[in-house]
Amino acid sequence: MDSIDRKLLNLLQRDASRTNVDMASEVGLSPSSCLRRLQRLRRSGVINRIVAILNPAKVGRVIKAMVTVELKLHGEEHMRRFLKAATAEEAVSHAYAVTGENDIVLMLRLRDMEELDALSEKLFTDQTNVARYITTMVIRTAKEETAVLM
Amino acid sequence: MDSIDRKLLNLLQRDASRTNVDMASEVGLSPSSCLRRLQRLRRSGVINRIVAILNPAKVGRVIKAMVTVELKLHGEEHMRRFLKAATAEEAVSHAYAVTGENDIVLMLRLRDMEELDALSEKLFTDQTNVARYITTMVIRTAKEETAVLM
DNA sequence: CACATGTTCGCAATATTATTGCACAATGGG
DNA sequence: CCCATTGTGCAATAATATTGCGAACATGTG
Repeated sequence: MDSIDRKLLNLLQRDASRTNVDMASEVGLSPSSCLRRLQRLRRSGVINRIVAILNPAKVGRVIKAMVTVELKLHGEEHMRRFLKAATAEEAVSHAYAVTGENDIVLMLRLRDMEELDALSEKLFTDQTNVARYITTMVIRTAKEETAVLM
Repeated sequence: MDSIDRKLLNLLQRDASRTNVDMASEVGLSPSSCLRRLQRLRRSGVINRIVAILNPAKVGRVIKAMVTVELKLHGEEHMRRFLKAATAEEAVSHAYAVTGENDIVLMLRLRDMEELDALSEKLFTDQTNVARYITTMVIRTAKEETAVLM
């Protein structure tokens, strides 16, 4: 992992649709050599995957919300059970176990308020071991970055 | 935007490194026809961009945290100024203006606690108009999904 | 320093893929 | 029913990815 690898990773995180030939010339390598680095980075697991990032507003997921959850029973098994149910929901984009007053933080991407209503009823009830939950609506998205600069 | 487009978008969100030829056969189209759909989806802005998702742990960003921020002065201009400063930080992966007790929620990806210390001192001071902030550490990441299923 | 070992490199040949023009089929108003 | 629009497949071409190979380079050892 040298400076050329880091350059390539930064390029890929910004735009992975570029051709190998193109990136090779930018980092000053021959296409073959550059390709072998890319293959190595993928095999080694530094590059998890290559994905398309859609415009959520153009595919009907316009509402974002954050939910902080406190469980009634805090044991590892209860935690795991709740997280399993939450992550199974496609409206749940992020799910974290956290320190502090709350046990879990979820980020949601929703089509409309009805979906929030239905999901809340499904995930945050007595049956799911939830003592308290607070829903916070996102008014403005100032940054959403998948890249990790190096 | 028909059912084939949606299929393509779901494929691309899971793995955008697949070849056009490959995806064409999966959705039952000729490569040329499939390619023209992909080009259209990109030009129309439904596909924002194609990016590489790295393994944060393998590039030294192992700590995640969430920070909720309440500003002292709540005007639009103050909000904008704080968000500008926050989004400029590469440790800040997500930044949202939100409803409720707090004004802003940030997600952080950090190398170590020193970086959290330095960033907190830089972003959450009197000079930056912060009345109160609460830092919550992420213990476990149960889900982080860029895809928006359709 | 000389040498052995392993890694990375560029070149060139080949395979695979992307891209485009064109004619034809499907679709949806008027 | 006809026309205009859009989408489709085919085929030719251009661009790109992929691999073998020998040379350059770095590294560690006697």
